[in-house]
Amino acid sequence: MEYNFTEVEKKWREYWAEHKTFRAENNSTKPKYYVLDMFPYPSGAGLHVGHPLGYIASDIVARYKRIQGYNVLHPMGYDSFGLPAEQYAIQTGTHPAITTEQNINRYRDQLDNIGFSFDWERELRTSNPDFYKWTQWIFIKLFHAWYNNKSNKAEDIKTLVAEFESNGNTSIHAACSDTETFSADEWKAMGEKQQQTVLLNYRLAYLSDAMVNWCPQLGTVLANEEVKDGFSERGGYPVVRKLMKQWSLRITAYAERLLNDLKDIDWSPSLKEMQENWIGRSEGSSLRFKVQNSEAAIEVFTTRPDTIFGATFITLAPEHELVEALTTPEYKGKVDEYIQYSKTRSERDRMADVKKITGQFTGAYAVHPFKGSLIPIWIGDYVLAGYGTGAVMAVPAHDSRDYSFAKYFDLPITEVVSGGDISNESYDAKEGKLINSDFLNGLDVKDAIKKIIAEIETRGLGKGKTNYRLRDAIFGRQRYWGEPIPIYYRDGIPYTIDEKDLPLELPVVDKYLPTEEGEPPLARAKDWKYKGEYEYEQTTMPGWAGSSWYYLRYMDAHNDKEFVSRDAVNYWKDVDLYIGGAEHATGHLLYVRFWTKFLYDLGLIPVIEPARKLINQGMILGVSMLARIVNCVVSNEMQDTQLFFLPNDFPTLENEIKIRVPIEFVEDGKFHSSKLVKLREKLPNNIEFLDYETFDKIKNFWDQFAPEFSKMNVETFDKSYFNEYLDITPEVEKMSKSKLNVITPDDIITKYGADCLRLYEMFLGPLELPKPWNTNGIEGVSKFIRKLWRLYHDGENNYKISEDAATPAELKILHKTIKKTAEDIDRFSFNTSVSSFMICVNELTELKCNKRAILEPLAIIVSPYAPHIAEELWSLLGHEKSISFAEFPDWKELYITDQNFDYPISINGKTRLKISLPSDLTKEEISAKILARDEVKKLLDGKTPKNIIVVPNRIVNIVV
RNA sequence: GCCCUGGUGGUGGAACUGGUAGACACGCAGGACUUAAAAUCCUGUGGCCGUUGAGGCCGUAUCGGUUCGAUUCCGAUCCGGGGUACCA
Repeated sequence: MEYNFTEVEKKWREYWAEHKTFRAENNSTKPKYYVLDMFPYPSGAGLHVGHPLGYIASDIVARYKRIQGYNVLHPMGYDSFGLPAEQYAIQTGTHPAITTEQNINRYRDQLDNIGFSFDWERELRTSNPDFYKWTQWIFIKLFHAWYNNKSNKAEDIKTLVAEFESNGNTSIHAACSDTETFSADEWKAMGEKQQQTVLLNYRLAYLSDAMVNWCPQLGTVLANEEVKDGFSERGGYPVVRKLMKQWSLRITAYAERLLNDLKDIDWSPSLKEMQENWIGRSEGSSLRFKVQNSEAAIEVFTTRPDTIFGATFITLAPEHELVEALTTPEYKGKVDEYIQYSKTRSERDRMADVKKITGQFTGAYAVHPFKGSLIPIWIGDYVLAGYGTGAVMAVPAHDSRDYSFAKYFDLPITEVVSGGDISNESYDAKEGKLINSDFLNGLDVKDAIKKIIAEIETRGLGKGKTNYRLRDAIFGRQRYWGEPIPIYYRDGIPYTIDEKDLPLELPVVDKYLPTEEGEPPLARAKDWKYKGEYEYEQTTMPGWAGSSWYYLRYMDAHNDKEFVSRDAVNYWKDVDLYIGGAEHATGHLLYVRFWTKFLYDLGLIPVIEPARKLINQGMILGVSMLARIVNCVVSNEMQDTQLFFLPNDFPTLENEIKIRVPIEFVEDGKFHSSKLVKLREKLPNNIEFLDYETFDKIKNFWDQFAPEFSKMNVETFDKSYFNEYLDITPEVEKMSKSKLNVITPDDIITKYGADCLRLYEMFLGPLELPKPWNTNGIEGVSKFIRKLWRLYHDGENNYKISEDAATPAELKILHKTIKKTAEDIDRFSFNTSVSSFMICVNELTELKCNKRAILEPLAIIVSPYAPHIAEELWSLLGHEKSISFAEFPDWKELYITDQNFDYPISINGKTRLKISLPSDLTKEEISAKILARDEVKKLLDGKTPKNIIVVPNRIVNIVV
């Protein structure tokens, strides 16, 4: 009988739970360390092998910090609002809370099995009213706040109202939506309704028109990812872009601070770069173009006002508000047609297909503000309504997108900056001298920009402006399963509900679908009115609401008086180490920074950033199995579509598509027809006519080899067909339930144990890199665990430890490993740590070392990685308390340093031989000794060295 | 498209600041123990040529550059992964 991991692991998990070993104290004299994982959405598929990767890493750090003497906060919870549970509710009628509860229970079981050192007393769920009460509370704070650009922080809306009452809005410098100026008297003359409407333009949580993907048939708004080629992924219904009233958060007010404060946090440069690009600060100028024969003016934003003399046309986004008014009757038909077309293209499509140039002339002309000449006004969907003003002055000579557009529609191109060759491509660089530009001629680009902005301002055509690509965050969702927005309407004006009425709980509804009129599911709630009288807001908050502040709640998870107490937040402050996926780089990680700054501005928390250090763990990728199918109608007479799987070696057909086959189907296990869910529900759009010949070929094949399978029939589907007849191509991609390629950790734990899973996931490779999952190397890790056990036992598996003093060789092995693992954890290189444990155990095994002086520290340094076996060995060694209370050993350089170093001797950079020399020699002594050696003389073959490069304790390179 | 990121043996990976490429592990091949299997242990293992206790050449996606020396730095190209604002 060898090491019995099943028994040992169970024993220690129970011990930890019973003794509350990992409870964090809010009052402690120890230094604090807060390690946080991005909490999971509890999906129905359960935890897959990708989830624990980051959790294991953070758990190692948490356990390591504990044995270094820190008071460690290492909590876990659930991001439990979200679409999948709602989708399931629509299909089955099961309340999402029930599905969510079940999923959470399964997650908890799975998490428990891995032996994490979480403080479960602090568990939280975003869908729990105790939690979302405070999410709503923060929303109310956002509603009653405005951003004062003078004090550069958010302030209570009362200070704004006071200012309006004394001075109107003329001298206010605020982050706001477009608002007309008014005086104090005008403000006072406004009625309640009008005043509230004005205030909405300043609030940090406000209602505005936003562009969304609207699907009339489904009666709902869709995420970009739910839209494929202008049709809904689910059902294949057409989707159009539409303006809708939506709650938004004014994150743009914080753009500058979100950008600047990046410099003070220890996040990876690439992640900071992504956030910088996302915020997209650009300096430039606004500029108005008068429209010929009209009162209207088009305002553009440009970062290159210096190229104004090269502006040869104007392009508006198709959604631009002036399009309808400008278009001449002659062009109305074509313009309308183009607008219809562009409505079907998502913003992403539009940005992605830059090669596909589309646009339409409106028939109208604008007046060039400096030249006075007329330039045509076009619409084109390469101009996005949401950025800048939704209009650009096109300078084809110096902007590649304008250039392609001009070439395609044969519009004039005027060079105004020298240095490029505009006959082939635009010259976008901000370098060169201005030409063809009147008073700007001869200036450098930089100087020209300064001069033209001054000129624009003098002439009142516009002003210098900083623009951000960052847009305000749309906060309302046309969904059921999210936090209700704590707003009610009186006289059409939104008001927040009283704080004492929080939480505003989700009402009961009969169905989780939008109403027939296309209102959100909450409109179905019966008698759901504030104070029995006022309509509530019917949209709910997005998935990122709860996650924007949850890290604070863990500090004081059960407080029913405050979202977090002063004492708790003053002690824990911020997250010392935050681990999560890079896919959150520009979503969650910007929102949580935004909320943190907002709460700081209100004086509620003492920090301006949520996390000092952030690590992105790489995604564990799954292997999806793709089968080729063809979906066809053979002729017009045949009514139903037929789906055929294509056999091996069948030539590629033009109208074939690939579908995912469940991974467990291709391996062992039974097939359940319900699993073939992803049969690309957009098939109706994809119907192709297949010629009789091809149809017959496929049909004959299946009739001959598998008659019951000739048509796709999931009921009779059998695994053997795949192996024998079907061409399955594996594809590495994100592991996700929807891609049918999920692998759970459960089987591995049963077979090898939790310690083995932990070590193996770390051993797989660097934490940050994405890697496909495979279990090829797991045997090696399992062997390591058994070898480790054997060091403490004799041949009969009896515990046996010697009390003798350790030899220098043994000490060297131990201290080398302590040093390595301490350094590795500090730089989050967990895979190399595991390797060094293996080397250590191999070497100690070779020396037959079973000395307490070596094996006791060894158990401690292994314990963050493999806590179960470490606890067992620790208790065998005679300790009563958990190894979590042990002390991480120091390493001593003395035991490690070598007397000699094996110098690799290279000639012209090629290693030829090694020579061992004392490691304390000077460069001169080294080269003298080396050159005196016969082997070296022989290799030099009589040639005189031109140069000798000596790097002590590294290398010697002889150049001849 | 744009932004980020990666590419090293049959496989996962190591090489931390430009200094011995392939640590550690899997797999594979051969061997020991065993009636047999499992487990365990030993030996070999980047490619090509040559030897069978000589050695040589090539080799870190591709091409080029900087350097005494490049997996590491620079430029270009190809390929994979993530994000792209209502998935979380």
